[in-house]
Amino acid sequence: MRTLEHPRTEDLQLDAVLSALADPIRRTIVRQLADGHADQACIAFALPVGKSTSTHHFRVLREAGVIEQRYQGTAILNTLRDTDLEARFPGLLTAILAAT
Amino acid sequence: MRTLEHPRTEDLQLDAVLSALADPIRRTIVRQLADGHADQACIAFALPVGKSTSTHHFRVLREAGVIEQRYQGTAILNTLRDTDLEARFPGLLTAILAAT
DNA sequence: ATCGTAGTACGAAGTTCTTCGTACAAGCTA
DNA sequence: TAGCTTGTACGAAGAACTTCGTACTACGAT
Repeated sequence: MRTLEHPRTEDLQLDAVLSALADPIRRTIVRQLADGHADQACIAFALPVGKSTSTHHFRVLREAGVIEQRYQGTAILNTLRDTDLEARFPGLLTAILAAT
Repeated sequence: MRTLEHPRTEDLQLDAVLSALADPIRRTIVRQLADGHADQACIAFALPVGKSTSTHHFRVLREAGVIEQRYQGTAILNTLRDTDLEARFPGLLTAILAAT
């Protein structure tokens, strides 16, 4: 079983989170996850970029601690780490989602 | 009298604001302005970078609409546009300042 | 076992960002 | 006027970011 590295909640860095969310493509992903579409595979996002670029953006979000990724077969299910983000940076994700 | 361009409140872009605030040096500036030290000249910030780099960072903040800059003699007085930011992106600046 | 699907690794290209130094402009002060 | 202070313009170097294509791995289905 393949596993993916995720930062712990207490290790989340504001720099990384803001940089990750400053990109419109990555905010598209977060927006879609926040709109109740949890546990979606990467391919379900129909991003306007190639496959390897898509991988890159999901990785940035995961390494910043914005999303959680776990394998299910060959696919990866993505989930927004909204609870963790709220605990570490109260109000931040809410404000950014509201502004999008 | 020299003047400086500022985006209008309704034209503030989330992309630009988040990118501007994703940089630690620029957050230092914002933090200091938020801590009641309004109307400070650029030189008062003692940033760990050269003079022209400092100019660059203040310009990024101004063009994103995060700060207001106006000339007073040869100096520039900097003010946080907290009211404008709150109007356009409610809770965003507050959350970022709280997390810093 | 073979094939298809979902995503990764790697290298490359092009762009943008950060930083710097030097030379310069604008305004105050003596 | 001459000199000082504050910040800008410009060019350059290096780092980081975004994007891509191709080859690859892992897993499931046929």
